[in-house]
Amino acid sequence: MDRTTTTGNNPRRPDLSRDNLVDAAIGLIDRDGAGALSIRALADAVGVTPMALYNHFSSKRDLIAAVGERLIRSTQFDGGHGDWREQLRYCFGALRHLCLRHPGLPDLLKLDGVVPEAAYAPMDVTKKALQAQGMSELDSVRTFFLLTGYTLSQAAFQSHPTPALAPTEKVRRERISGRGHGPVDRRDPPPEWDFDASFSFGLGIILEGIEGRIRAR
Amino acid sequence: MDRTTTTGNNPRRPDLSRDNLVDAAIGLIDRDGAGALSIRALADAVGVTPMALYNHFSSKRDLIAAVGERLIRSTQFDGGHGDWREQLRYCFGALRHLCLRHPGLPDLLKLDGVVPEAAYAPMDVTKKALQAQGMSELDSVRTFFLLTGYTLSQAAFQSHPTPALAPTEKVRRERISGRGHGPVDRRDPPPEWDFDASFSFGLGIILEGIEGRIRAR
DNA sequence: ACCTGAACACCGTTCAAGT
DNA sequence: ACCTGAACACCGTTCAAGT
Repeated sequence: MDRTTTTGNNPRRPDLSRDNLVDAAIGLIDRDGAGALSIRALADAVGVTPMALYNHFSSKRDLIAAVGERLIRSTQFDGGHGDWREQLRYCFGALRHLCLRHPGLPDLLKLDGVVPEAAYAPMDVTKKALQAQGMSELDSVRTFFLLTGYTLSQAAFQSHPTPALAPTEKVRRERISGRGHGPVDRRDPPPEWDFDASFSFGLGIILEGIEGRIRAR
Repeated sequence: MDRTTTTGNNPRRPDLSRDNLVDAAIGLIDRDGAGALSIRALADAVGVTPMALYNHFSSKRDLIAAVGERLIRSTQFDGGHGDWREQLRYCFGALRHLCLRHPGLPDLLKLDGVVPEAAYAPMDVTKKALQAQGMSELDSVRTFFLLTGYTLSQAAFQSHPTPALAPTEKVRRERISGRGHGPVDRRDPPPEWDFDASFSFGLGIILEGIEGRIRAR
């Protein structure tokens, strides 16, 4: 009765469909990051030829948008039942935790600036909460972009420990920087950096600024 | 006397060096975006073999970091001579305009989370301005990340008009979405969107939030 | 010290062909 | 309607060799 048959000697070969392919794609990025999502790797994962995917997605962009769509649609953003502050904390806390659960997500969305239509769920929460306080629609949309930009950038920052240098790169780096060029090191947050507290602090500042704007109406 | 000789029939072949290569790399990203910066394209642009670049950069990451380093170092961030509000407006206005002048820059920095050391110039401006108002060092660093995340995300958003679909992709999209799958369109800001005003609005909210935090000390 | 050339293991996508 | 196979024009990087 289950039509998910195993053809040939391929371990699992589900029916190809948008839903199944998006499932597999999320598996790839969760295991190995946004860079691991390629048409070829996905085709390999489901036991099919790369070109077969183009019957279900018009391009890699389309695939990425579908992944973002699925992930965002699987999240509830309007769970706060307090005042507007609590609603926004809930909404962007949910967005942040979604990004932390799927560390490849911010990179994926940043790739080519893909913004899935589902992103308008958190936008609607924001607009509703702020317009109820007398803020104009334009300003509430602007505030949405502020909150989203902050949340995504912080989540991306947290999810990106500086990758270790390849051994050959280390050797080249020593050779190059030993000849008059300054070091090109990057600095990371100290290991004891509290990302939760830091995010909460920034969000608090934004909410306080919003409150001032609302009071001044 | 000028040692920038033209060898062979290559139009211009400057001496290879970090500085000259970074110059050429900036030329590439300014003309065709962050995606146009590849080891091979850069080698081609300066008339040399790809592998020659590895005598001057240890990896593509190293090259990207050097580009970011140069661009950020070429900018003045501490030009505001008013109160802390004006100093921060100047600092992050400068960062924003740098990103708009080099639309590939935010993408480049986002790539692998490269943060050039030079980014600590705007951080120092922020710390100095806020600690003078009694804010702790930790909170001023957190505020720096808030301001930077917001500024970069807005600039990236502004620099990324949705690219036109390739003709073949349009055909595939019609075929796919004509069969039960919902459309996977993306929405852009309306064409009359005022990015300057929107950025200024968000920055104002952040500054207002900071002021509240300062007053509550 | 610096550069070349061939090779490896990848990409997204096109095109023509199969069923 | 859906999938394959070969090909194209790309990637970053390794390795061995030249001068």
